[in-house]
Amino acid sequence: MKSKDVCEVTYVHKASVESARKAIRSAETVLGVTETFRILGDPTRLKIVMALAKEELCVCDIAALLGMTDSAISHQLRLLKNLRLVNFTRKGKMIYYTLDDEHIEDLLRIAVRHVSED
Amino acid sequence: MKSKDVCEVTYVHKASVESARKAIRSAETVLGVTETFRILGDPTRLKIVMALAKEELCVCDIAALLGMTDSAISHQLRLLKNLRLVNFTRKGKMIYYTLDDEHIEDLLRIAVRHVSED
DNA sequence: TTAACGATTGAACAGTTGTTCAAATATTTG
DNA sequence: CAAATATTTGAACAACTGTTCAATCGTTAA
Repeated sequence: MKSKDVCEVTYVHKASVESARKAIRSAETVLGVTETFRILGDPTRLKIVMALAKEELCVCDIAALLGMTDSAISHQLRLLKNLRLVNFTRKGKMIYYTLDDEHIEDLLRIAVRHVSED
Repeated sequence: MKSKDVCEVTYVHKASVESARKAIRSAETVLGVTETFRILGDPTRLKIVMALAKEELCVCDIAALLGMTDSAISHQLRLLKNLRLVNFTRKGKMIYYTLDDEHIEDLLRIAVRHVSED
């Protein structure tokens, strides 16, 4: 395909394409949604989120739970912090992390149902 | 940290960790959910999904819509096909793609609300 | 202050990802 | 049949990602 002569794109189904274009959100929204899904699309981070949805945990709790190093967990928590998916409070030497976003639990619930059904 | 003497891991908060462990789904489910989110965590694929949620489109429609090559779109559609997120039917030379998963639209709706609110 | 502990950071590395390009496949039409 | 169109495929490439390791920072307790 692709034979743009002058300045015209050869839409095969112009009406459908224009209709679909309206369904695509703003660049800003697309980027935000993409980031949210991308962050949840990694097994380590997903498990961290699932764990924090249930319990408040410190870094080495999570590391022990997942059988990984504190460093690896800390790196991932930083990404989750940047997206404001987790909250944290320092109590003495330890820093306790919590999941502070009700939407994320909704996303998890639907996704789990999705992969469990078929 | 980490001073496992014999065979014992030094859990800082044993009870919380064990409770959190129950919140983490089976390895199979974690993998499935991860894959779903990972696939949605790319701007090109997310836009394809948003477009197909509204309209049935062929490959070159999507390519024109997103200003990308047919090849790039085809590669991404293959990933979406593999996860059974899109359906397709051939009509003559063209192959029409549709979104065939009601859960995905739910995920999109919640994620869009999430990034739009705060 | 010093030592110990929990957590973070940065560099490095292998592994993965998305796009491009050229070639190939499948279908319709002349 | 051959030509044209729509799509797919595979190799290649740069860009990105997740983990490791060693060094560092913050806090508490001796």
